[in-house]
Amino acid sequence: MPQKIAVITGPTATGKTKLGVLLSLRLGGEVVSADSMQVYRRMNIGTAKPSVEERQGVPHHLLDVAEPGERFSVSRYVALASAACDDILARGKLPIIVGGTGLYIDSLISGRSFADSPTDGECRSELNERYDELGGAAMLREIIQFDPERAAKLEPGDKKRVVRAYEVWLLTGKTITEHDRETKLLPPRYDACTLALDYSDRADLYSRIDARVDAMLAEGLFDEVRALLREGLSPACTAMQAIGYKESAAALAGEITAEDAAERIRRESRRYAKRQLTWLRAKPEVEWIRWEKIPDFDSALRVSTEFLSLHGIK
RNA sequence: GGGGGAAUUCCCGAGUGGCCAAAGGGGACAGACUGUAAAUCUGCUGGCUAAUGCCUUCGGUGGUUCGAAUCCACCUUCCCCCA
Repeated sequence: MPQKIAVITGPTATGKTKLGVLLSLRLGGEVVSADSMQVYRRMNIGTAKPSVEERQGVPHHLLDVAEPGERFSVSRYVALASAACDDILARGKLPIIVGGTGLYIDSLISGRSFADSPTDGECRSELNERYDELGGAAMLREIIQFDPERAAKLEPGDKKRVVRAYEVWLLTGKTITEHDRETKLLPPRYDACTLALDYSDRADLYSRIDARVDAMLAEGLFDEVRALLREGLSPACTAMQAIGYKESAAALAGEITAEDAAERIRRESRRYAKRQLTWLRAKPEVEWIRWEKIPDFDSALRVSTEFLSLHGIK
């Protein structure tokens, strides 16, 4: 029987971090972040990484585990996060997964494995070039030859997935469909109890996001990005694709105005929240806590400890 | 005071007599999602209807016409030029 862990997720700016800390203090837990951008060092303001004060002495794992220029991935996340969870469990404490990167959370608890192939080899870049030359439709027609099932599901415009489907086949000799089927048979790694935060009224979520973006800007997001760029970070790397960072970089490069960048960051953050909601809404097992206008951590703490104890987490 | 231009569906913006509920883009909404996931992609966007279809819409009013967002008149608002 897999061991029990708690998960706190939800769209951006809903108070996951704070509830995670409160819950950790209450239950003797440790936080394992599930955030694809907080893994990068020196990316603090724009990723809303909890400060030392905010952590309130609760150990936080999976924060600052990579250099901004490094390539990070789900599979690496799962390796590091599962090790952290197992360690916490071994010490008799409760791992509390806190974050909004749905794929990371799912991958961590599901036990799924990833096709054993590198992602930055020649194969990948060749396929990317081929995609650009041939176009997605033509590439998809080739994929039909070896993996018709996957080809039927893929959208010609979805370059990343089309290329990956091809890559897995070329590198492993196994289709991604086969791989998926196998990995779905694997037992879950943990027995997760998931809480998701949101606002009852979407407008409240959006205004909260807008306000937070403004706060990030006031705190010096541009300076943070400038420093990153100054150390030679390529604007094309994964870390610089983060919302708030790519727009700031564009503003610093003089491509757009500062106000333009601010507006874009607010909008992209709102859209991101919407995507997170779409991801989460598809999961029947999550327990939702919805704020009325403003977060009420006292009641949330009550509701969540109750919910967790129902599942044997005390 | 005189002359010229513009008003289009949530926004920008095309449309100059029928093929227009009206191109395209943006936003919003909805969805997908297995090694870049804060990424990537898809759908949808006047109302009613299961559908055929019906109704309302292109600043306002009134005309011309079988038929108008498109033509005419007047009105309103905005912009530009001359004074």
